[in-house]
Amino acid sequence: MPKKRILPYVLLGLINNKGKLSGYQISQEFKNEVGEFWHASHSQIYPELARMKDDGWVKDEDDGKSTYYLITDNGQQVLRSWLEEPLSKTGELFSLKLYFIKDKSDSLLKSLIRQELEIKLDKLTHLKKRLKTVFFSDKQIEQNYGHYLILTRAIERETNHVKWLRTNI
Amino acid sequence: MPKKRILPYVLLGLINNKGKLSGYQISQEFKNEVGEFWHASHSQIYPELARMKDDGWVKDEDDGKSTYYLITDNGQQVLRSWLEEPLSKTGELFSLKLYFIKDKSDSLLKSLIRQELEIKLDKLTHLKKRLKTVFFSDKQIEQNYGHYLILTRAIERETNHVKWLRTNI
DNA sequence: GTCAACATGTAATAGGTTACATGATTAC
DNA sequence: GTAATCATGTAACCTATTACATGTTGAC
Repeated sequence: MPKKRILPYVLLGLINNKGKLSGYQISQEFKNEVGEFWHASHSQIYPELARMKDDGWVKDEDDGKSTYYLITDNGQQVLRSWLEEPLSKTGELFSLKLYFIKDKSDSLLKSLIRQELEIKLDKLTHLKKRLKTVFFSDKQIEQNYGHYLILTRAIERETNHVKWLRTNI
Repeated sequence: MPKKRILPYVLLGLINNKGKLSGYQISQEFKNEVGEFWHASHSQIYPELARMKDDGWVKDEDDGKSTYYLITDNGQQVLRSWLEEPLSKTGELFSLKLYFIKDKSDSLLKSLIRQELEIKLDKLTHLKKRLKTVFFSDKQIEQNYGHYLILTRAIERETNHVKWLRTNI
């Protein structure tokens, strides 16, 4: 299967978050928090918006200065079903999807956190196993100190993340 | 300027860490910790190794079953000067470079941690400012709850990271 | 008036993935 | 013997970046 494209959903999510956005404004949005999880240059954004309009995901509204894009009912459904797709272990889409959830009481919020928790608990188990098997002696630590640091740091980081997920479930 | 290629340095770093590796073994390595920071498929690895051999960064050693690659003195220098390039704010190469430092007493270790600390302190300041400006009222939080969560989580995460960097300096 | 920022678009290129191919070895 | 894994390589395709291009608006 071809690799799943994320960009159109990101644009859809951004437009949905803000109500309406121009291509230029979207490119500026990537300088903010969402830029931590996804990025796109204007040369990608404009053609993508045109495609999305063709597909009926968005409609445009021109004020003579900028072309703004608004999400359609169809687009809402498309965004929603993308958000509802289960998180894959490799995808790293948790934060991105979270960013697109506006309402605190949206049931998807808890669902995403639960999914992420399960994935991260597995990962934590795996990392701890790796630490034991790879660094079974002080000699291993000394000879691959950088690797040792990032592995122990990863365990700390994931432990903190799991703790946060648990308090927000 | 064209975007800086990372892949050859990653292959060089992996070969340097392990002594010698075949193309196949390198592709397997990406299933381990280093895969968190970089990935390459075998169709990228084999041609890249051939180029690196042409450039004199590595030499090969065939046992009839696999072709193993070993780093040359030239390759050592190339790897070292890449590791010594200052970290860029956007690059996210800290963990990757750390992974390639074998010796605990290598002065580069402290240097990398110091650089990362500076970058992350700036980022933390920026995130805290964003929190104040974007979420100045409860209404903003309620209407963009996902965004609020990832922003507050990012502040927590970076705070922890800074703490870790400080204890490892 | 000119420099930065706003605003949109296309073309060339690089980087990376999936698919296509092939053959050897090992475990069952 | 046959399925999984080892092992390497190329071709086609897609994505995304940089460069090229152009015009407007607002600040100083």
